[in-house]
Amino acid sequence: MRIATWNVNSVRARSGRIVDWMEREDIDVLAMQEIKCKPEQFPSQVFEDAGYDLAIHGLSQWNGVAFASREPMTDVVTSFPNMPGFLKGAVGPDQPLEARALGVTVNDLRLWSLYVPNGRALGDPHYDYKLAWLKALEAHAVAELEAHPTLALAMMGDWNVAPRDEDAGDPTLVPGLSTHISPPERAAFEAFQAAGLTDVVRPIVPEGFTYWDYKQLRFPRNEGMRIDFILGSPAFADLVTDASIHRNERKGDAPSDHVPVLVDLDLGGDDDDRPMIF
DNA sequence: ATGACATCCATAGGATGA
Repeated sequence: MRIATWNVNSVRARSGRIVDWMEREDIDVLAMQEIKCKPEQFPSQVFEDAGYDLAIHGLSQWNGVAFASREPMTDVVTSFPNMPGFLKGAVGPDQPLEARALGVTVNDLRLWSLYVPNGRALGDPHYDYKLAWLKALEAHAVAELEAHPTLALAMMGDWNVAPRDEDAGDPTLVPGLSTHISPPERAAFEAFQAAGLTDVVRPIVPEGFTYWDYKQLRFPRNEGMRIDFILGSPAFADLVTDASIHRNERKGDAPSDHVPVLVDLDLGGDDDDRPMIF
C-alpha cells in the first residue's frame, strides 16, 4: 500500500496534475493540504473517475485539507480535541476553528492530513497560534497512543517547521528572526518524537527538500526547505518498507510549491506489490 | 526594492503564504 502527503496549493488549479501523479505512482491514499476551496468546489469527478473516494474539509478559500483513497474511509473527523482557532483581531473563544486537520481510518490505519499554521512572524499572534496548535495536536497523539498502544497512527502533512539546519536551505531564513526555524517551533515538532511519533521518511531519504518558494529561482537553485513530514507510531513505522520524496513534481507547468512525500507499507495481505513466490 | 510568484476573492488590489 502506498500512502502520500502533498500540499497541493489549490486543488482546483492542478487537479489533473495531482491525479496523473497518483495514477502513475499507484497511490492508494493521498493526504492533501491547502486545497483552497469548499467541498462543493472540489473537483471531485476527476478523482472519482480515477477510482478514489474523497473526504474533504474546506471552509473558505484558505487552508483546507482532504483525503483521496481507493479504500473506504471511516471515522472521519475535522479537528482534534482542544484544537485552537484563529481569527485576526479576535481573541479567545471568539476565534473559529480553521480547516487544517482531517482524520480518517483506512485499513485499520489512523491517518491525519495536517496543515500546521504558518506563524507569519516571531511575536505575531499567528505564531502563538502555531505553537498552541502543535501542542494540542501532540496532546492528542499522546492520548491516542496511551489509549491504543498498538494503533498504526500517522500524522502527515505540511508541518511548517524545518526541524534541522540542513532542512532550511532558503537563504531568506534568518536565525533569530524567521519562523519555521525558531527553537520553540523546533521543540514543538521534536515533542512528537517523545510522544512516540517518529519521522518514518528521514531514515530512508536522509536528504532533500519538500518545498521551494516560487520566487527568486529557488527551485533551480535548490534553495528549499524540508517541512512536509510523515510521523508514525511504532505500529505504523513497523509497516514501512520504503519512502520517497517526489522532487520532479516541482518541475513543469503550474506546479505546487510543495512536492509529494510517500511511504510504502507492507500490510501483510496479497494486495501489495511484492513478487509472489510459489 | 513598498519587489519578486502564485492563489483566492466582492475581479482590483488585498490577504495569505514560508
